[in-house]
Amino acid sequence: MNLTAPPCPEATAVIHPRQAEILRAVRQAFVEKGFDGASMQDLARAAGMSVGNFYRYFPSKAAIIGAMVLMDAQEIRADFAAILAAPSPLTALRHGLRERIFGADCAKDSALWAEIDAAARRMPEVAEAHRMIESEVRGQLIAVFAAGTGLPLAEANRRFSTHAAFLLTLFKAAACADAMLGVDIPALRAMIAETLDARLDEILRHATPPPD
Amino acid sequence: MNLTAPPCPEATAVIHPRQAEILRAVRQAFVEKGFDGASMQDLARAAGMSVGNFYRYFPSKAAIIGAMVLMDAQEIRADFAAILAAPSPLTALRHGLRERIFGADCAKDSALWAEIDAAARRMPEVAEAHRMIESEVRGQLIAVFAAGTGLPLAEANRRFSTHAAFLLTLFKAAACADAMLGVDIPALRAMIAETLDARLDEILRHATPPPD
DNA sequence: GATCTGGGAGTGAACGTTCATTCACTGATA
DNA sequence: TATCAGTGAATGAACGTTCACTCCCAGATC
Repeated sequence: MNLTAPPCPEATAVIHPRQAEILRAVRQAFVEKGFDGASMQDLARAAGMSVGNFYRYFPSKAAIIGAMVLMDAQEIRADFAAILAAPSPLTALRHGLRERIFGADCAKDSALWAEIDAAARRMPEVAEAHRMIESEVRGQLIAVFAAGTGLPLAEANRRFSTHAAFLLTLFKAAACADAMLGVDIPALRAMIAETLDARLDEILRHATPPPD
Repeated sequence: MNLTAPPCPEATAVIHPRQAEILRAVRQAFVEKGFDGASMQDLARAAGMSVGNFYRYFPSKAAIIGAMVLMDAQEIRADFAAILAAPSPLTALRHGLRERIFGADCAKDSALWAEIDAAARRMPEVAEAHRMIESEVRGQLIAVFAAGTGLPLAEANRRFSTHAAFLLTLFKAAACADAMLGVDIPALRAMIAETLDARLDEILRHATPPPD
């Protein structure tokens, strides 16, 4: 397997509409079989086209994977833009996290999260996209904390960078929790959400003006 | 890749000493390259033997992987046996969790945890072993909670099964946290440990006789 | 309107590589 | 001598990628 494909475009890169269409189509194949387990033939079936045609749009299989992860990064960026534009960003964040934790998409995304985590250690394209997503999310969380507490960004970073990392860690754990058999999943998710809330309350206590 | 190898022996199965030696040797190859990415030739190099010799000890590559995960399960079982035999099981559990979270092995195991999580969805041998480990850990945690609170096992299960699942989830998250770049890892681990402690304190408040 | 041409999307067999597994063979030991 | 541990080339399958080819469409030309 060739892992030396050219690097991925940045998350700001324009993904061609046909590329995006292809990526949406192949996602489920990756969910079911993993990155290595899904062959180009599997992907071709999922996308309803021939294997050779992929190479008009992506230079390699690894690049397909990297682009798909980047497309996720762009969605997450849009989500945070909405949260930061809300009248009360911390409340919007709470709401958004709960929706994600309790929503149907949490279960659907867990396989892919696990696969991305594992693959980031062995595929440069995934490693780069993964690093970018996590760095982006933490940065955005800190921006929300700054907006929610009225602190300058640098001060919010100093005080809450560990909180940001913790929230991301816990959120990822929530995404994987549904894979546990014999567990009351709603109760587990509720406990996770409660833990997230406690940390957000802790942050809110740092607010300089009255909390938003 | 053939995924139809015979199922793994149970965690109570005797792992031949030579098998155990081989499994210890190949572990690092799996850590570095992942289950799919590590070829039989890579494993052979790591074990210092020829590729054909593996098949004297394991029926397939998948069986090697499954056995390695099961060997982990046996270690975890032994760890819990020691905790349950301690004069104060809950304190011993706290201590054990902290050692794991702050110890050097946490970083070393994270790649493998991620790989096992991802692989459990696509390799029957790993899925079975993974299911067994998680079920075992949760059961053992509940046994520790029962011992620590003086409650009957069935009652401890009723009250704390979600706590057990939460602790396992958070512990796994801690194992993966060190892969985050640009994060103060010790501070993050401390926050995770603090969260675990809070949940254990919560459990301790259910003690019927004075807490141990 | 009919025909030609160029460009783009799509095809799938062929290709070279890599893979996990097999098996005839070797060497050491009791 | 028999048994067991070990060997590594051969094997067939699977893989990602390439490439000669096809078809379609739009625009240009007659």
